[in-house]
Order: sequence, then C-alpha cells, then structure tokens
Amino acid sequence: MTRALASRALEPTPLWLKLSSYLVLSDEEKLYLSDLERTIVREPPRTDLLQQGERYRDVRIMRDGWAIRHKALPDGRRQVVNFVLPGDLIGMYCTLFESADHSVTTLTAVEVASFPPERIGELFRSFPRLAAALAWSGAREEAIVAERLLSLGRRTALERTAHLIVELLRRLSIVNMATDGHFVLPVTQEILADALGLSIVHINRTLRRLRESGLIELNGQRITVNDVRQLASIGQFDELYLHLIRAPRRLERAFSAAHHHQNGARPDGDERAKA
Amino acid sequence: MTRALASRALEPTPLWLKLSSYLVLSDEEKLYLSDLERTIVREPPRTDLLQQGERYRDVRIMRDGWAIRHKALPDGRRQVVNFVLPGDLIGMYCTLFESADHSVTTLTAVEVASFPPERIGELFRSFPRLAAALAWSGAREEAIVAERLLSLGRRTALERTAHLIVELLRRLSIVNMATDGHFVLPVTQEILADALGLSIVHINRTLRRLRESGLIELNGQRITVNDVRQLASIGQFDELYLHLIRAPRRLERAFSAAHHHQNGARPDGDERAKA
DNA sequence: CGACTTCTTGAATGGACTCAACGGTGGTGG
DNA sequence: CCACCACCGTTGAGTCCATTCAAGAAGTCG
Repeated sequence: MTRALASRALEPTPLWLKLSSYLVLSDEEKLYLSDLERTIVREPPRTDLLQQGERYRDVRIMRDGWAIRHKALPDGRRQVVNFVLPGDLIGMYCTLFESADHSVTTLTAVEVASFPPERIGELFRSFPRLAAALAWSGAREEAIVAERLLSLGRRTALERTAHLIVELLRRLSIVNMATDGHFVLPVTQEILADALGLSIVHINRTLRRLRESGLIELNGQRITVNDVRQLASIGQFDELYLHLIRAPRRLERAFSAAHHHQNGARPDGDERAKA
Repeated sequence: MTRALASRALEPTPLWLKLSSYLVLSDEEKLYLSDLERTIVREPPRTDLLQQGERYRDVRIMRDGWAIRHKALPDGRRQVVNFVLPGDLIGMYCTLFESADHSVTTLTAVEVASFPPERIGELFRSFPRLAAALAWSGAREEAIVAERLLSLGRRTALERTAHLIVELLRRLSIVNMATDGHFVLPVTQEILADALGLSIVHINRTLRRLRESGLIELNGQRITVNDVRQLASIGQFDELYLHLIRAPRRLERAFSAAHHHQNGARPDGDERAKA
C-alpha cells in the first residue's frame, strides 16, 4: 500500500466514525474503508439515488447531506421509511436483490461515495470485522424502522410528531448536526406527513399545537426544541432503540474472545434441552 | 470432523433452506450451519424468547412454529413488528446491542436452536459467505417491516388486512406451510389488530367484510383464501419486497467474481466525478 | 360446570381526512 | 421592476373512518 493512500485514509468519514462506535478499527480496516469511499459524486436536491423497481446500481455511502428512503403505492400514496444521514449506506443489499423495493431521494445537495456491489464479497471475505460492523449498523437501521412502525400503529399524531423530532435531534447530535437543541430540517410538511402517515393539513395543525405550547419553535427550516424532556415524554420516547451506547463493545469481544475457527465444527458447550 | 456430525449435517433445516436460496452452500458451510443449530430447545406457546429491555441472551434460530416480534409503549399499547417463521433468526444482532428493544413471544409450541453470541465473530471470520447470506436475509426482513410501515401509514384498514393475508400466504407457501390457498393462522384478533395498528373491534369488522365478500373463509384458526388475485389487488400487494426471486444469485456472483483481496486497497476502477 | 378468554355486534364519539380558499415566498420572464 | 406562477404553509368547515364504550354470544380449559 502506498503512502499516498495511507495518508488519505486518515481523514475520518462519517461511516468511519459510525463503525468506530462498534469496534476499534485497525489501520488496515480504515484504509480499506476509505478506499470504498474513493469514488465520490455530488448530487443536487431532489435527485433519486435509487428508484423503486430499478434493477441495479452501485452501493452508495452518504457522506454529506440529507435524503429520504421512501416507498410508493401504485396509486401515488407514499410513505417515508427513514431519513438518510451522513454515514448511512444506500442500497447495500438491494444491489444484491433482483430490484429495489424503495426509492432514495436527496433533500439537500449531497456528497455520496459509491462502489460496485462486487466489492461486498471482497469485504466479507477479507474484512470480517468490518462486515460484521456493517451488518450491525444495518440492524440498527431496522430498529429505527420498527420504532417508526410502533409510532404509526400506536401513537397519536401529536405523539408521533414529538417522537420524530426528538429522534432526529438525537441522531443529528451524534454527527454534530444539532447543537443546543436546534437543527435544520430540510423538509416540507408534505414529507413530514409522508413520514408520519398523516395528511399535510393535519401535520400543519399538529406542529402548530407544539409551537403554541412552547415546546418547539420554527423559523423556516430551522427547528428549535425548547423542552426536550417534555417533548420526549409526550412521544413516549425511549432512546434504547437507537442503540447509541457503545460501552460494552460486544462486537469487539465477539471477535477477540472467539476461538479461531479453522475447519470443521468443534466449539465448546453442552447439549442441553428444556421442556 | 467426525462422521456423526457429518451425517447430522445432511438434514436440511429451514435456515439451511432459506440461505440456499441466496447461494449454493458448500458441505463445510452446511456442516457449520447445522452445528450452530446443535442446541435445540422446545418452548410452549406464549413464552417470551426475548424480552424488551433484557440485557442478554443467546441467538435463537426458529426451527418450527410461530412467534411474533413486538414492541410495547410504557402505557401498554403494543405493535407487532413481524411474524417469526421457521428459518428466521431471533436476536441475531440484539445480543450485541446493550439490550433488546423488542420482545419475541411464541404463538405456538416452537422448536428453537440457540447459540452464544460469541460465535458470530467466528461465523464472520471463518464463513464469510454464510455471514453475507445472513446479513442479506436480515435485509429481507427489514424490507418486510418497511412494507408494513407503508401499510400502517398509507393503506386503509381493509387494504392493510388484505395485504397481510396475502403476505402470509406467500411467505408460508415457501416453507410449505400453506397449500391450496389455505393455512393456519395461530393468532387472536387482538394480535392481528396489534400487527395492523387497528382496534380489535375494527379488525373484526374488516374480517367480516372480507368474509362476506367471499374473498376469504375462516374456521377457527384456519384461513382459506378464495381469490388471491382480488385480495392482492385490494391490498395493492406487489411481492417485490419479499425478494423471493432467487434466479440471479447475485451474492454467489459477488463472491466468485471477486478478486481475492489480500492486504491493502488496490481494486480497479477510475476516479470519476460528477457535478 | 363455571371462569376466562375471545369473538361479535350496536351505538356514540372523535381524531384525522378531504375539500376549499387564502397568504406568503421565491423564481422567472416580459 | 413588477406581474405572474408555482409551491408551500395556514386555516375553516364538513365528513368519514376508526375508536371507544358496552354488552352479549361463543368457545376453551381446568
């Protein structure tokens, strides 16, 4: 490996930082990761990075900007599944499926890296720890979607809205995109409605209620949260599902504690059974 | 590896079959997989295999029976995130998180295998193809949750219900648990309501409408779908999201086509950029 | 056979939706 | 430079889908 590459590897990218919260990356892993982000593309707002039904495209890594992952019904009704923030992967596994079951559209100008899906095999074979960390972060994403499902299924409009605002505040503050309880939400009320399963009109009224009760302030796309505590309480927000706690580093342990498996199957443990 | 183990490996388990649809398993991989399912436990209905908030437990593999994955709000409202069927993993990544953000409860008597989370490291390091296939099947699960999110956000009660019935019919027929358009749904209307984000009363009325229009028949837990086509049309069901098509075997290709990556980062491709 | 859970149906309520209209803002071009 | 248009946000009024409340029927289990 050349010096030039090695020095380039030292710039930590959002993905780099995200995976670091799961395990301590070796220099080699950092190098490989930065190589995956070698090919960088900029896209304007309202660009489809991935389109529902589309056959194939490179895997993308969001480096800067916002996007939404969304699904549409044939008749046009639409649901925003999640917000894509820096460090998130786009179509990691979709490229291996026959075709994409969702779209990803930019909300702001973005900077994305991309690599061909063939490299996934390489990644899993040569960098198992990275592969595990990526799979893990995929599981974290699913947890977010599942929590949103709970919102749509069982929370009222007010609760849902409060919950989403607190979620975004927490997620953004990790990547230093929210300070002092305020952040930029580059989103129309229509998109908010599609994310929360509500009508535009009703989102508007719900935001007004939150504004009038003094919990939040809105000027343009800037949102200020005045009382996170109460907002979280309204939305019954429990940040457990975001899996932010990095303390145990269980993944790290799984790899270091593991007896290097060679060939057949010969681990420890006894054959217990329970009625 | 002993002969005894090798012979045991030859019984295909549901997980085995599921992963086979992504790639052709080698004998070694089959052997390892069957070793992961070595420790088998039986549990009665209404047992928690995993509990929201709980710190740690073994990874489970569902071998036989039904379970639900669900999340609850502090005030008791509940959302069923997904149905767990044979071949599905339980808590694969949760064991690596600090604590579980959802519960898994059996609906029927079940047979599950379990293995300690430390083996995940072993799996990723020694069986990259299996690891990729498992990550892939995790992505497929997320796709199902995302589709359910679309249901709760944008489909009416009737549409949602129709959609879920068709989904279960499709998923069950893959594992030979549905024949001739009928299957056993070991579920109360309360659970159905919690899965679809509706009240018990309304699910009852919705099922009645479907029954009265002749689309389905219900006797006890047995459900018969008389007109899949029309049911699918009501629910705007498009099976794309289930990712059942195994034809391309892209995963297989990603591994065989991949240039064995050795050390640093030196793949092909040019540094393009786009405005 | 009781006791419990589950299913079913009616009636009234309500949360969110649709329809509709108006105001603000920013971009475009005559 | 301002008229125009498109998009977005805001608000009112009426409607409807789904909920809650309530109570009885039908299973199910010890």
